Parts: sequence; C-alpha cells; structure tokens
Amino acid sequence: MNQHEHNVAIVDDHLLLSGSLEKLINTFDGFNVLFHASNGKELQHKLKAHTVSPDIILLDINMPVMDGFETAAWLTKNHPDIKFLALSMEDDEKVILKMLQNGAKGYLLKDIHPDKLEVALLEVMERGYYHSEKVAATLLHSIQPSNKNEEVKFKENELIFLQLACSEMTYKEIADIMNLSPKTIDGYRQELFNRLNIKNRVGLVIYALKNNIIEI
Amino acid sequence: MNQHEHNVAIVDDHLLLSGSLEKLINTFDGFNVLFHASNGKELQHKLKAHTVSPDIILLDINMPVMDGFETAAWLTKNHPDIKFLALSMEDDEKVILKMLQNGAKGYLLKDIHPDKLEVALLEVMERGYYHSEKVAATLLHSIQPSNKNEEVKFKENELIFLQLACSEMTYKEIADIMNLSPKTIDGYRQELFNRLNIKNRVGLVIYALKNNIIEI
DNA sequence: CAAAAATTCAGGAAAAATCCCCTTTTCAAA
DNA sequence: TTTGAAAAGGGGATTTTTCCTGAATTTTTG
Repeated sequence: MNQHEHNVAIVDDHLLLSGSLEKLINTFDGFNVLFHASNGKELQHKLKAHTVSPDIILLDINMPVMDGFETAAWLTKNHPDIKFLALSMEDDEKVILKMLQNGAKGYLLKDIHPDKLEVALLEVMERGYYHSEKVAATLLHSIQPSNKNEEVKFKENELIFLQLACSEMTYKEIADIMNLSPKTIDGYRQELFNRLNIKNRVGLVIYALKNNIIEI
Repeated sequence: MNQHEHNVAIVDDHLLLSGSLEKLINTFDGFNVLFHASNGKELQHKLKAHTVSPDIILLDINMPVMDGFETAAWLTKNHPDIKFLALSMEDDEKVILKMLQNGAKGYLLKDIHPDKLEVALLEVMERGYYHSEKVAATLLHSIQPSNKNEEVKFKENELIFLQLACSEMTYKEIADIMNLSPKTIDGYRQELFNRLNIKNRVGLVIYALKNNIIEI
C-alpha cells in the first residue's frame, strides 16, 4: 500500500465503461477513482465541486457536449498540474497528434489489455508520460503511403516533430513525447529552419499550413 | 445468492472494456463471466471449446473480423437458446433495428449506468428482453445539434500586434514598426495570452487563423 | 475638475528558443 | 569486418520569449 494514493478521474460518456473501469482501477495498488464525468463540461463542474483534485484523468475523445479535444485544451490551460491520458478507440494518426498537441501525457487505445492500464497510470505518475508501442507505431508508420516517384520532403521524425511543433508544446515536451533527447529535437529544428528558410516557430506553423502538413 | 448462477460471455474487441466489465458483472449477484471473445469468430471457437454454454452474451456491434450483425444472425440460427444483448455506442435507429431483427434481446448503449447493466441482465433472464428508455426514445426520434460561440473583440493596437505577431518578426521588430516600446508590446502579448488562453506564439497564430484574423 | 480607467512603459528574471560546433551511437553497405 | 554516412546526443553561449509587479502617462467620464 502506497503512502499516498493517486487520485484518478474518468471522463467518458460511456457509463458502462467508466463504471467498470473504476472497479478495475480500484484494484490497482496506489490508485483510487475520485469521480466520473461524462463530458468536459461535467468535468469542469466536478473539478470545482471537489476539494481534492485528481492527479490523473482518463479522458475519452468522443463525447457529446464538450469533446476530448476541447477538454484537453481546457485542462492544459487551466489545470496544468493534472495529467491526463487520452482514451480512444481510434488509432488515427491525426487524432493522436491532436490530443498530444493538446497536452495529453499519453494515448491509450481501448483495446489494450487491462493490465497495461496499470502500467500506463504508473508511468505517467512517475515519468510524466506513457506511450504504448502501438501508438508510437501509428505515429511512425502512418506517414505518407511511400511514393518513390515523388521527392520525400521530410523524414518521419522530422514530420512528427514538425506537426508537434505546430502546437503550444515546448521543445522539451516534444522531446518527451517522441522519446528523444531535447538536443536531438533541437537538431531537427535547426535542420528544418535552414532548409525551409524560416526564422522561428511561427514560420514553421505557417509553412506547415501552406503545405497541408497540419490542419487547424 | 441464487441457486444457479447465470453464465455471461462478453464479445467485444475492446479489452479494456470487456476486462473491466467482467469485474463489474462478477459483483452482480447470480452472474458469472464465463469467457471473453474479441469478435464473432472467436466467439464461435470458444463456444465449441467450452463445455458450459453462456446463458447470455453481451455482444458489441463494431468489431473487426466478424461484426455484431453477423454474429447476431449466426447466434440466432445456431444457438437459439443463448440470449444476447447488443452493446454499442451508437444509438442509430437503423443499427438498433437491425440488431433487434437479428435476434438481440435488448440493446444497451455504452453510456448506461453500470447499475442498469445488472437490471438489464436480470430482466433478460427473467422476462426475456430488456429495453432502456433511451433506446426506445431513439427508435422514435433522433437528433442533436450543437453550437458554441464566443465573441472576442480587439482594440486597434491589439489587432495590429496580433497580426504582426503572426509573422516571423521578433517582438522588438514589431515594437519598432508600431512605434511603441518593446515593453508595451510585451504588455499586449501578456494580455492576449491570458484572454485567449494560449501559451505561446504558436497559439496566437492558430487562434488568428481559426478566427479569420489572418490568412495565409 | 477630479476620480477612474485605460494605455504605455520599466525592472528584473526565469524559461525557452536559437545557434554553432563537436562526439557518440547505429546501422547498413562495401 | 571495416567503414562511412546518418541519426542521436552533448556543451555552451546568446537571443528571444515569457512572466510578474508596479509606476507614469493619457484618456475617459461622472
């Protein structure tokens, strides 16, 4: 038994999932489910109502009223101390990137094994982030259906960096997510700045938008 | 404690849900989870492998390999004695109807309260069917719009700053152009960051684009 | 006119971004 | 097995951004 429990909140409109998830999480050593919410709005209210804040939130993406993207953005802004993991069925690259851009500390697919959830929660509390192999793989392999004819402008990691840099994350945060040293990230940045002839991150965003590398 | 337990099988490709659902169901008096399957094909194999048949199956609709519709049809034909409840996120009228037509004894939305699951299981075992109010309602109607509007106005200088900040200029350069002290520019920046809930200049660019303040 | 409000600007610092040059590791081709 | 190129990582410095608080000035308004 840990000396202090980690409080978990679950935000998912599927009560059946969140309810049963609670039972599962409560079997994890050192974790305790504080409350549920079925969408972002409800989460906002419950955060106000409770004197104790959750340490970590499991955040579904597809929800009515206020979805995961909005909620993620709001949490990042208003409760930077509360970590959250995106919870979704989709392993769509764009969705994953968007949640990471919005501050998620990790991305869990709903088809993971229940045991992995405990690992994920622990890693997030200890290291600050968690990424399953499958999600990492999706980020790496869902890039461009390899046209050998066309010139590949970006290497995979460059492209991922480019997309993440078009968010409000710091380079340090990007490094954590990509599991690379901040120095390596800085290398990507320099390379891209030189190659694309830009001066700062604003230039990067504008380039990415003009070239349909990101959407807003 | 009932004199004989009802055996439940769960067919869902989301291990996280089925795994935690098992814990939930096992807390219900008189119910016991026999096995899981992650799609229809796997269910067929497990039905053969197990000497004991489930009394009732929770059947997800969206699954790879062999989805809920196929599985429902197969079950109805080959195991008419096994009742099953459709389990889905969608409250799409056509989907519900199709599952009911394929022999489902009820249709559960994944957003029901966990307690309702126990009711549903009991009702199906005792009365032969179960339908939540929400599903019934969906069969009658279905709609849900959404909207969100927030108008933020900008003072003249703020707007000019905002637009210039969406370029690769440094704040010093912007100050020169606007003929103001860099400190004043920094004041605009802070004010906007706070008001627009953003963390850095990238956020500013994205905001400006989303709100048609700049074009690229 | 006087009080209030908005605007402009400063000091001082911490954090992040930017830049240059260099070493280690990896990994596949020769 | 060697070797060479690419990827990853590091040191260290400067510049820019970001943040917080408060003061001086101008404008608005009762």
